[in-house]
Amino acid sequence: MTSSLLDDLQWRKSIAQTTDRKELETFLNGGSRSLYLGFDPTAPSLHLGNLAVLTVLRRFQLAGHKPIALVGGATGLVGDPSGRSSERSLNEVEVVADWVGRIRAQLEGFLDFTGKNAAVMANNLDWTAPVSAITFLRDIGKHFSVNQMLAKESVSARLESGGISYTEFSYQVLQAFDYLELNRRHDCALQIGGSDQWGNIVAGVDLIRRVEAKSAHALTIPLMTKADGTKFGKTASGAIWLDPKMTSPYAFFQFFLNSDDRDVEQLLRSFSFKSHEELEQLFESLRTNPGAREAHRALARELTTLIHGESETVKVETAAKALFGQGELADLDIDTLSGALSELPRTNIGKGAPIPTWVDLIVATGLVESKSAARRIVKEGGAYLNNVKIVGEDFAPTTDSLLHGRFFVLRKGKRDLAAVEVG
RNA sequence: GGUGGGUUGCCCGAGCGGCCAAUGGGAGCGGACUGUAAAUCCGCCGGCUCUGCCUUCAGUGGUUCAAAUCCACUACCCACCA
Repeated sequence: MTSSLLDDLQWRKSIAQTTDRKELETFLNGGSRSLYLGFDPTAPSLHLGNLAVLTVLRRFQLAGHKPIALVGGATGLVGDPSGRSSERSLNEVEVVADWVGRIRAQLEGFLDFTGKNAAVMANNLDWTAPVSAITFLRDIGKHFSVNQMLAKESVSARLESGGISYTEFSYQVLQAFDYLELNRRHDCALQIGGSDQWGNIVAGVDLIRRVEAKSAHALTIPLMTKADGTKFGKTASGAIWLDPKMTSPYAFFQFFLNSDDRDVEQLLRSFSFKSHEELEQLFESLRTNPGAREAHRALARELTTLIHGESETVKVETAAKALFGQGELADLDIDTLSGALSELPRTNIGKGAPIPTWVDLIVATGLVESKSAARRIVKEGGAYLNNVKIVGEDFAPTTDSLLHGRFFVLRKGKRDLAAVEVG
């Protein structure tokens, strides 16, 4: 089983770089190995970019290895310069601590913490905080050559563009220290991460060799990009988050369903846990009958289920089907309708209160930023009430249009929906 | 330390006293075509109590009837010279 893991990852195009491939192969075949993947708390939730890497960690576990999920309670306070052209602004200690807790909870749902190759959760603050500056400089710092540190892409790029603080410059040392510490504590000899982490990971590999005279391995995963060259997992309104309060399951599902055809195959390779055969069939369907969007749907379903659960996926898909179906909204029964609408951005207005204009309503749901933008949409013919185009910037729905006496469905453009509930 | 150049709307980048909410490109949004896709074409693209008003061109103060455009100082960046 383990022998095919790297081949599988290769097939998925999930390998950017590794330390010596043969040695890594031998190492993995030698038994159940500990490996680690770290996330710095730079936001209150993980996003799709993180998920891509996390998925690989999970594949390792399914192949019998022991994953260590590390949350960077310490490194998150310092800031990784990798891939950034300017200094990060530091977040408050309490904020980072809060984010650590949230991210930890998300990670817990994604790995198996029971069984013989149970996952382990770690926080680098645990071993970093107790170490004094002097001890750190003598025991760890002594093994680093500033010349090499300067040569790292993450640092040299910053020297070109406005400089780097000593704080961020030290980041690679901290991450290397993590790897060393996990090597000591858990015999962890493989670190994986996004391809921008190569420099940091290798810093740890070197440190382990120097201090422990042991060999350690590295594997990085390509950063995903979309066919149009933009960053994967980002929309105009920001990243796609795993936290349902930040990105609703409905929006999450729709994100995948609406993916560019050209991206779907790679997304399935990267994220899906289906067999190669099943995936090949989906690729085939994508080629021969793209209009059916079978592959899109499979992708959206599998990932929404993985992150938000089966029942949520069913709800979301039913909602989408109801709202995008050719049937009249008025024909939907109250339960289906109210279920579907609960997935959308929404607002409430009091019963008996005067009903605001369409423009005011859609701004209230948060679907449109400003009234000017909303008015523009009306003027351009992209405004709908209950799937009927409306005309006139002053248009205000009447109670006659209420669906089941309670709801309005607002639509902007072809596929952006919002709900208003009265009462 | 010296000298010169720069800082413009989400991003890049014109403008260099009034005709400037500010050319152009990208992103984004709406429309047509489609498949809740892509490409293409058309339109929009600071906000509002919208024939007008308000807030924007690094910050502060000044000159002027009038400044993104001129002057002074401050901050940051870049280049060359030490």
